[in-house]
Amino acid sequence: MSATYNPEIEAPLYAWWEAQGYFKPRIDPAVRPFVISMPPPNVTGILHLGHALTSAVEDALIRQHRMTGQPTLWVPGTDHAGIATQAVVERELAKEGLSRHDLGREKFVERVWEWKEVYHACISEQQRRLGISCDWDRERFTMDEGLSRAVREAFVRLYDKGLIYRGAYLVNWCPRCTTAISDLEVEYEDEASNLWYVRYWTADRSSSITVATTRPETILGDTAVAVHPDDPRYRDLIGREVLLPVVGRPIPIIADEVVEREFGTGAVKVTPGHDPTDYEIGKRHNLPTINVLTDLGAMSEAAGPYGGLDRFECRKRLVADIQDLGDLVKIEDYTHSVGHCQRCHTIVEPRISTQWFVRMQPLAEPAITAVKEERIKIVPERFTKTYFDWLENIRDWCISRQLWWGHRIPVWYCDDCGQQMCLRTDPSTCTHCGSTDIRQDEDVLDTWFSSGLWPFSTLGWPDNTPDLNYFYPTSVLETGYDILFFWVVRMITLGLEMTGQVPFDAVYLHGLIRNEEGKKISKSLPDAWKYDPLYIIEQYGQDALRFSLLTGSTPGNDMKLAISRVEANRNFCNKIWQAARFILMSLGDNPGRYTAPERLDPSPEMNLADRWMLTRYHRLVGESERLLAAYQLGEAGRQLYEILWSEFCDWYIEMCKPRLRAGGQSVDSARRVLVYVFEGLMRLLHPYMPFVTEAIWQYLPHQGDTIMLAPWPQPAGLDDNAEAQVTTLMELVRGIRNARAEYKVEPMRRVKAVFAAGASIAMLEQESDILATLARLDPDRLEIVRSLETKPAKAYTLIVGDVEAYLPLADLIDLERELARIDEETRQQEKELERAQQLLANQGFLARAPRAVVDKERDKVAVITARLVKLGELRAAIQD
RNA sequence: GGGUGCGUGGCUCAGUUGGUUAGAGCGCACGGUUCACAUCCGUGAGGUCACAGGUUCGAGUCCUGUCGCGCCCA
Repeated sequence: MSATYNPEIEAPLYAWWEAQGYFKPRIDPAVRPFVISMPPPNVTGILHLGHALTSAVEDALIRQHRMTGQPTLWVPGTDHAGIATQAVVERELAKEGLSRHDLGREKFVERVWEWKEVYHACISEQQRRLGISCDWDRERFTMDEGLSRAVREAFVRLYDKGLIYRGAYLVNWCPRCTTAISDLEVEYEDEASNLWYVRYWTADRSSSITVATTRPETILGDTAVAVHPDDPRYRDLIGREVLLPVVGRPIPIIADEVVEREFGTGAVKVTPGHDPTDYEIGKRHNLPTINVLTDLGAMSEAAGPYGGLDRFECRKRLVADIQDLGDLVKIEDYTHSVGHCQRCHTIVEPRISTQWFVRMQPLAEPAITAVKEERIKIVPERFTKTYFDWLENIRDWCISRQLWWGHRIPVWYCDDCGQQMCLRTDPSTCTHCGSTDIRQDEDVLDTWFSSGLWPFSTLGWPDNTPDLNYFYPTSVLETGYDILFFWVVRMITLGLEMTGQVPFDAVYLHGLIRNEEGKKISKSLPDAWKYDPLYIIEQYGQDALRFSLLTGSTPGNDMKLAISRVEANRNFCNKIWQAARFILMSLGDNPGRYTAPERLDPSPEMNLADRWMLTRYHRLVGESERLLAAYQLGEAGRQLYEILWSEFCDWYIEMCKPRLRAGGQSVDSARRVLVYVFEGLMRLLHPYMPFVTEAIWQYLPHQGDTIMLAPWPQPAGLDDNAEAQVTTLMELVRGIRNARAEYKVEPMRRVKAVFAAGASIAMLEQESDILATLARLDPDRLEIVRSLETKPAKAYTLIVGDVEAYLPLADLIDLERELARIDEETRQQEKELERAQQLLANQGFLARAPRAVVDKERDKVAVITARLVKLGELRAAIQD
């Protein structure tokens, strides 16, 4: 073993694991497998810390289950990410001065495939550095042949059931992507803007009505002015007509209850073609709909003299023209929520267009039931409410996109007879009239349509493959809570519809990684490079990064990754590396003799330290089991860290040292326990730090080829008494070290000590080596007695349970200071005694608190009382 | 507007059926070259658990309200 830990051990280990086939499930038809479908990263670009977190959690779950012996499968893959990938490739083309139209559909799609190949390779490489133990042979891509067939099958089934329809509706339109996007893909942001008040006159200019708008350019598409029916200000105007300013088109004034009287003037312009609320008003009042925007976000011919202008230029001109007419009443500052395209951040426009939709209501109901009946469990539980709220208010899903990259909609139109055909296989003639004059719908499907089939399409659906049979439904779906609606809901709805089964038993949602300012990390941030997982891995290793991600937060909560923490965890790797070196060095000539048995219980003939360490370890095994079952990975990891560093390294190894040096019988026992506990701890730690644990495990005496397939530790015997005794021992050592530091005793100097040990006399005598070594006492001047007639003068005294320890530091001792210290401790103890006594005096406490809690308080009173007596004696002795 | 999460030492965070005197890492102070480890060891300082009520024998933990920050939905 090298003298220090170096994260360079990682890469070769991964290659070895993969070559050995350890990531592949060992199928046992009698056992239900543990299965995770990996959330497929977008082939748009490289991975970020969010992916690192996702894979950290999933790999930990997978590795832990695999070690329990359960057949375990993790299905990897990538997502074609239609709109996002098309956007990046278009941006690349733009650098060459080209647009996708210059290339044409076929050539453009070829270009995107090239991009996909490059980034897919890149992502796979990154994932290997992340150490993920997925079955690469089952890797899938959403546009693979098989998955495309799944998409086709799902579409046809929904179509045949009447759950997919096509029509002209108001949808969100991104003029940069020139496609419709779903409601979910619109991100709203508050923006400071204006509220323009514009006066509309009646034809005879006898009256006017003033409306307020945030989008003046849409005036050109107004087909009414609406007021509230009960608004006395406008009652007389209802039913009359006004003329649009500048263009002079007449529109009616109508009454509708949705109008808010308090907003603006209480009169609103109605633009059914470009506003969802107005669209509804238009439907109620049979208003015409005018589309004044082109697909590029310019004004259409319907905008009359403004046709051809960009939407924002038009806004400026129109406002100026209205001002010239004297009908711009006022302009107010106004902040309102503006929708942006999730992918390119362009301001989206509601716009009428012909699109395909999925009728969601019938799909939502079984999805709600599945979670209500706990056939799917959502962790953390609070997200179930969000889930229900969303599904109970579900709206139809716009699934068509005017893109080239994606699954083409499997619908053909006959130009001769107008037949519309939705088919599983491409037709060559019209199914109705036999004409060859047919053409396929130009649009592609929303990416999430294919992602929604992921848990079963990756296993071979719609075919009834052995994989689908055995591995579906999957066990856990693990992802960030930010895609609960985008993805999780769609997998559940489509999974239930297509397979009749829930796609997974549990949904585990993790939080988002944020930067130091609490912002969601995105590539546009200037310090994004700091959050490139590979950059962090290069410096500290994947184990350190992964451990930080797993222990740095609580399920469902966001985290700001502190690099100092990654560094600390890299140090942790070195700590266990050093512990391993020490153990190996201590095993003598035949280390294989100490290969750990399946279980090693503490037994009476064992040394106290051994019994203690075994107990602590077995307790941890039990705790881990409990925590992991509840998805409390973070807490389990933190406990492991604590035990390994603070108990195993700082105490147990140190306690072993004198024994190992002395030789003799107990050496064997120490070696046995060192290996058993440490090797077990490596197994428990393996899901959190796969690389360093494997590297160390290979050096340790072990059975089997890889720690990946070593059995998961099982809880075993405990010795409460040993725990209590070692606690006393530790408190004594700490107390003495503290005294030495306080009195600035030279670190190397061994001091005299007298122990009045009471009932602990046998234990202290037995462990005097440990005591002397850890507290740096002089073994030749170490006195352990049951009690003392006279207390040593000028000694530092500490009281631990029934043990009194005297350090006759002679001239070093400052009596004033000792008095102050004793008084301070007395004060503290009295305070605590008072608290406990009050509690015990409380009838309610005695009656209602559990027995164990009451007993604990009673013990405490006894202990403190005894302690106070001793403190009093001490004080008296000093004052003599 | 509705929902939801957070507010714990200088910083980043734990604290999950309510039950000792609230913890960790980093930072800080003091001291350390004992042959596992300076990527370290030892000791220490530092917190009215945002605020105000309430429930309870007992509240960082449960309830209500307020303030601040964030997110989701409309």
